Amino acid sequence: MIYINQLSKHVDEQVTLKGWVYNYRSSGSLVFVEMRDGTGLTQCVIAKDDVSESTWEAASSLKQESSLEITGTVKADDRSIGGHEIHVSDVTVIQIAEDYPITPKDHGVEFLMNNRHLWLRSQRQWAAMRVRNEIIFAIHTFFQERNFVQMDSPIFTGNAAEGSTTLFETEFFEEPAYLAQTGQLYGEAMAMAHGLIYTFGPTFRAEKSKTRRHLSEFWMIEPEMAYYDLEMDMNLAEDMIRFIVKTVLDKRANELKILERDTTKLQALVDNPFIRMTYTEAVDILTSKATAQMLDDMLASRKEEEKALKKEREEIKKEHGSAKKWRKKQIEARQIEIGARLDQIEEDYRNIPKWKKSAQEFEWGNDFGGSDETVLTMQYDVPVMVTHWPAEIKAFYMKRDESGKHALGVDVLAPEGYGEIIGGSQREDDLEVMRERIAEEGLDESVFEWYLDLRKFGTVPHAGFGLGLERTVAWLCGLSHVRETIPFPRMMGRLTP
RNA sequence: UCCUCGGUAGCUCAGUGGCAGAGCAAUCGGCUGUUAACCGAUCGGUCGUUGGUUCGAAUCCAACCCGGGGAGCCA
Repeated sequence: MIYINQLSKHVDEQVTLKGWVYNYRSSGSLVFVEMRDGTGLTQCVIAKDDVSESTWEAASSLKQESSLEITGTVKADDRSIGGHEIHVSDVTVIQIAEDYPITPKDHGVEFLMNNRHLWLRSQRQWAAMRVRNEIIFAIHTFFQERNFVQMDSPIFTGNAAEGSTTLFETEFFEEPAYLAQTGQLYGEAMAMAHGLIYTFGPTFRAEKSKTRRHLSEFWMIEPEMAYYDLEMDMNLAEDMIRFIVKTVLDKRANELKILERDTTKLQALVDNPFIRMTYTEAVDILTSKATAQMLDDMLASRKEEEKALKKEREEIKKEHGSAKKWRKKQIEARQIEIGARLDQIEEDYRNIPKWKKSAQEFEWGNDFGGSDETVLTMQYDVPVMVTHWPAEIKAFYMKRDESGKHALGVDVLAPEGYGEIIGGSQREDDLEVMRERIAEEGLDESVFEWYLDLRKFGTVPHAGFGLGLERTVAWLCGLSHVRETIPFPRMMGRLTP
């Protein structure tokens, strides 16, 4: 069987392709079928004079997403999508599809999400899933090449690990149980057995969050390393991200092109070290005059853009009346684009002053809000790693520095406003300190007995982090919402399909 | 939970107190190089729901339902 992504090896040969009609156009005695087979798209040309009457009838009856087998000669052709086209000699229809709901025109989010099972067939979604696959494979490759052992943490747990987040409650043989929000504590136990481990699995958060960065069910990668301190942890995280990005740029250039991803932004972090700063330094940056100035400049540039767009809109509006039909369509499309951008600018007008206020009035000891992360990361082309957080706002298991004020934790913030993709830390390895921390948090020590055992029987310095897969996919694909980074997202109000 | 925007044909939207509209999809016809093809015709409506104001409501008011974006929280 020949697949579309191998066509370049079969130019001027006769091939048979099996797939689906992605789009269909006809012109009298010519039919153009944009065919997809899961590996890519190619255009098939069926000329009435070149085929039998029954084949012509079959070809004329095709509709979007009909399944079919096509036999024909592969021709190199720059006019055609993918650079090849098939001059068809025979068509076998498997099924003429019913009216396909997702047309090649615009659709709203709700409609597309209700048809997620079909939406996955669309180009952009297809490309995103290919990138997701490449990222998953790169992560396994990265760790396996470094002798990490992949191990699995349980999904049913008897208690909340960090105490803070809301968990999904379920029932485990008449006992209350929760769906795991992290495998980290188990990861620590496994690292004490194997030295270097990582988990790769689903995690669940029941927070009623409705934002572009949240899912109720998402996939997390959590390496845990014995005899690692915070700096080694950070080096590993940086190496891993760089490896993932490099791999995707190398192997999924075509998909990134379909997604219209600006890859210069990704290339920047392959070539340059990540920014590292302490929380205190980050706060200084947020409250600095330079940051205020940057936001003022941003506002000013939005105003100029708005002026230019409004001017353009006036000009093409005048042109519209006397324009030819195709130009009219072009103008109308551009007007929609301008309208959308103006709406965005309008929103920026409301947001930027808030961001500025939040950044300028930031007080040491608070956690960063979404806008603070954005303001911080927009100043760099590479991820920003923030360390030494106020101990009070971080989890009980994080080790503290000598002062006792700072947690040896690290958040890795992705560029371009994609937010936190990694949270990690060096873990507290002292039994007594850990007991104190559990008590301070008001947690029930008895449920942590096994966890405390790790500090009784050959405790060692160790560290780890958690990488959010979907946020990473969104960032590398340049997608604005994590719901497009997983085949069937689970989020507030979305349990089907 | 709170803030904010929205719900009109299968889809995307216009219509802001006076006859329910357009483009796409679908159906029929035309076209031998289309690229979200194009051209002509046909078909297509519980204007989210309930109640209210009005001679008259998609339009104004109230409550509720559903969805988008955001806050909190986080990967």
